[in-house]
Amino acid sequence: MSSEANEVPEKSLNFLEEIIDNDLKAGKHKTILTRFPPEPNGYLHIGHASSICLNFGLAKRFGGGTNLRFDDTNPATEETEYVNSIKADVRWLGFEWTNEFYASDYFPQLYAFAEKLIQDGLAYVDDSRSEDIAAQKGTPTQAGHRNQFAERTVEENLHLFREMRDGKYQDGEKVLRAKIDMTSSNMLMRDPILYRIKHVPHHRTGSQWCIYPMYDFAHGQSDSIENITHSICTLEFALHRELYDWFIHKLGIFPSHQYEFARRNLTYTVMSKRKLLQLVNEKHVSGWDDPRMPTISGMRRRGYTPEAIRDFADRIGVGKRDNIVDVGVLEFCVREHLNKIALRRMVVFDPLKVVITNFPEGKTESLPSENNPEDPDGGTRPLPFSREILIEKEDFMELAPKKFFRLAPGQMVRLKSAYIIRCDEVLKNAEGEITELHCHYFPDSRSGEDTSGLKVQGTLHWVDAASAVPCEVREYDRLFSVENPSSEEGDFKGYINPDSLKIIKNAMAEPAISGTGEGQHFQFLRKGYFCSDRDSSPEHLVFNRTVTLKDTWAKEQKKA
RNA sequence: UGUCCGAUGGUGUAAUGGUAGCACAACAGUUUUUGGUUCUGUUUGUCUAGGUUCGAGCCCUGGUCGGACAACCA
Repeated sequence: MSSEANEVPEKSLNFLEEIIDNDLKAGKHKTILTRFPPEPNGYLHIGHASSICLNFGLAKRFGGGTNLRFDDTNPATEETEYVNSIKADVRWLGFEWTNEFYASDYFPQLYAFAEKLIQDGLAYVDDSRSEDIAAQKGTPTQAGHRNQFAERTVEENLHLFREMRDGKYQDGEKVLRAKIDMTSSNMLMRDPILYRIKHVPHHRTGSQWCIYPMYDFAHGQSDSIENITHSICTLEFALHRELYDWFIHKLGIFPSHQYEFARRNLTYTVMSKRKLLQLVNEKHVSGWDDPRMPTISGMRRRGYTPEAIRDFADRIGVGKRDNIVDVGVLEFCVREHLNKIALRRMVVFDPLKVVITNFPEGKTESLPSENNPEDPDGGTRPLPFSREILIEKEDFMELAPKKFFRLAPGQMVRLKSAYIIRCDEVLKNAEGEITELHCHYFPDSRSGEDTSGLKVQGTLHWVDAASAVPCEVREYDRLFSVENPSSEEGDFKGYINPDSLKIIKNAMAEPAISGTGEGQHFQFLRKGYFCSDRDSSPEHLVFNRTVTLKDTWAKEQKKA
């Protein structure tokens, strides 16, 4: 039973696993409980995904549980819409929470905690204006000082705090502060604000309350109320730990502990809510779920899979130093998963007509092609083949360089799952542009039963001209053209990649593409991984490029 | 001029006083009816100066560099 849960499968532990392992071995806890505590004021992004994987993953590994808790202590910014999208995103990532809680569930309890502090002489009501409180706090290098309100008696404070709760005062007229130490080197300990007045309806408690607890007065106590054993947050909260512990100690409640890790940054994107909001508001992207956004909803629409994202979170691990992870790692994880599950289809983006001169007019053959060479049980789909086919314009060159394994006058290629062809003639229009190729095929080179003895270096994707289905393809690329837009000089928006979206209106796909539902994953042969977009309909198919294939040929060309 | 974090190849992460390992990237080769995939190999690293020790990436001291902290946000 528990001995099995406490046993660690692999030998190397990260620093959080080590803490938990030690706590369990020392008998500090019988089982662990973590929590994922988003504020419902926006959409989750890849950084949250790492945190989700961390919290749920840790609990799973050590046989514990994870609560989903909405940190909804600021009614001005929070909405039910966000609660729902967050729940959907966590579920989509593949996690189930032990309990669904809200900090707002604890408002009565938190209020009682505040009264207890007042009664113990550890909190007071301050009538100062916001600016004065800030000024009296001093600076990181200069001590702050108290004002006359700190001298109020317990009775007076209790009375005033109850009046605050009862709505006797306007926003900003009074606050409740903890009485700690105005000279602390930790600014957060300089009599922090516990409660402020906000006559704003709350998405869950409505107008029941007009005073709301601050983060510091809500978070640790919420952890404690839920018996969270390991409260894991990002590094910028490290200074808050002293306060976190102070409240728990003064209140004498369950000793949850806070541990901090470094948030993960990704190259070629931005992660702050403020910046993402700007991208949306200023229409640099189509919305929060634009496939270029690092939001979970954006990545889902782009075609990333939960498996890939979880794998990514595992691979990058967790640490305590500043970092910026190469987005290439994420792309690797996506390719690795999609390679296993994506159906292969052929789509020609920029068609060039090829006439197979020795193929009978009016005849159509049906050639089987495997749905996924990585999946032995994947089966095949039929590919129509007739006298006129389409190939990619860039797969033909009149004057081919030595390593060009594609089509050129007199050169042979294999058409994937079909025949070997040789190019005999190049037809051009008045402007000298290539309009059509005449080739002949080798009937005994049919895929799977090739007795021709011919050897070719290149294999091309193609579609049958008569049966091809037009579709729209959206080729997404990185949103920014520099690794770390936030660290560059000037406005980060000056570094937006102008070519992050290229729309191909009339790509031609093999007929097996139709009838596919939203979110279906494909590999368009030699092109990349794609998925059908939510804008797609049977009349107008739309595909998003999730990620390109690795392209060593392109890399070689770039070098030359 | 304070307090708190942190520093291992290009990137991320291990090594818990005893052979600096893994992954991505890069490079070379292998396989391949996708210039995809597979498989193999190669290159590249402990911020610095001292100290403790038989032995230091790890412990101690000083320095350097980077980050966080002065919202009635979370």
